[in-house]
Amino acid sequence: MNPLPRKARDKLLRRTDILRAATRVFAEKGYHNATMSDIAKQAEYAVGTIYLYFKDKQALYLALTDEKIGELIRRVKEKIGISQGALAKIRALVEEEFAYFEENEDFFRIYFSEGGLDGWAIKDKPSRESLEKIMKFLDYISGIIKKAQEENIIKKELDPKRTAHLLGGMIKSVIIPWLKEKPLKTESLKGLSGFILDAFLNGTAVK
Amino acid sequence: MNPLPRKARDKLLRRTDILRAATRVFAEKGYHNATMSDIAKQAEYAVGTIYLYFKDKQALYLALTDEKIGELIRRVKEKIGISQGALAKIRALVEEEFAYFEENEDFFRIYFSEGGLDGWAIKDKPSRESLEKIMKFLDYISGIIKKAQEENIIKKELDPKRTAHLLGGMIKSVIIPWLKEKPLKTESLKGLSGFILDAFLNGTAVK
DNA sequence: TTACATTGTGAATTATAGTTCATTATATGA
DNA sequence: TCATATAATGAACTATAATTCACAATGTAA
Repeated sequence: MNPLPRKARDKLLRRTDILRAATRVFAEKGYHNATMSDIAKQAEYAVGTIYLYFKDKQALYLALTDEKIGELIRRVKEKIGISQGALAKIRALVEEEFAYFEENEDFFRIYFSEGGLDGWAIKDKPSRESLEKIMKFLDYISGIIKKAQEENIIKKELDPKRTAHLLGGMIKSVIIPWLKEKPLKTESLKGLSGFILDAFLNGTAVK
Repeated sequence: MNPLPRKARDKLLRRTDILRAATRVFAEKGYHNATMSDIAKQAEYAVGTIYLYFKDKQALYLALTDEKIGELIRRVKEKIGISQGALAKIRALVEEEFAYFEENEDFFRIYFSEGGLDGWAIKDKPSRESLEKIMKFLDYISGIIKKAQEENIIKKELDPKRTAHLLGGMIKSVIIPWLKEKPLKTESLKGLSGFILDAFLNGTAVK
């Protein structure tokens, strides 16, 4: 059934354990302040063990961001794919991104400390791999905006790429304060997608 | 005329030199990858000299961010202050922020690697001081949004703070790609304020 | 049970970069 | 010009954390 022999499966499991622990620690302390010992402790392994699964700290970080970003993009694309019409696709984008980050807070912190979907690489941490993915995804979103323009939903004079960036920035602008207030409030992030969609499409001004 | 004795003025000058050099280096390499030697070289001083002006690397970074953020906020507030009516104030905010960052690209990179005006502190670098300022500024912007609501310009049902964040995120979303394409294009950042204002007020959808 | 292979361990090693400080250079003012 | 104070220097010192590796534990299979 499972294509992987047990040994390999176990190995993968442990690898995933380490990645999960690393996500925790990186989210809490940031890349540079997180030590391999921190991660080892969190993962309940010895430092040396981490090195059996990842070449070095950078490789660990890259694997982490790459895999999680890949997962995010895959999920969002899937939801967009099954939505009919550009408007529904835009709605799906916002909702699924919110849903993903609501389930992956720790990763969110790492992700946005990298610049997030605007694809802004902070020169402080390793990135590369995932940057590619983000760029391609942005092109994909631009394509949807273009389609929305063809469907006469979005103003034709707007630059699709710039508009895609704009939507990304708007989404981020809602998630960040939400995370900060999280300990206090209990409002769901998904509940905020309406706010973003309306602001994006209709603006904030009284008609 | 000048309230400072020459000695003190000179000292200040040299301090400013160092800050300028540090801005360059931090912008290029990020906080952690920038070494004190890098900064010294850029400033054309010996490492030890830096320590005559700043207690340590962190203090240097904090002074830098604190002063620049203070300057940004001062400038924006001033422009807003002389504008009449909430709409004009919002326009002033966008335009002056764009103007400031167009003049301070290096600082921009540092600033947004800190999370920018959404006031997102990345746990990786020192912040504190300036965070306070940013928070207070956000309150100030929220106040303007509130005023706009009273003037029946902005929809009353929107949360002012959230809307302030939104505007901040929108601004950022335009600056980031602009910076990346900078080497190629020559389009002025200020020229993009119209795009942001229209998107913020009226949205991107066809009426 | 024993031999072998795989996996885990964490103290010791190494590399790097922040910081100090004894020394040198420069400015000041008598 | 000389004496003193102020400022600059950069090699040496330290601290920290990534990485290694000799050894131990555990799993496997005959």
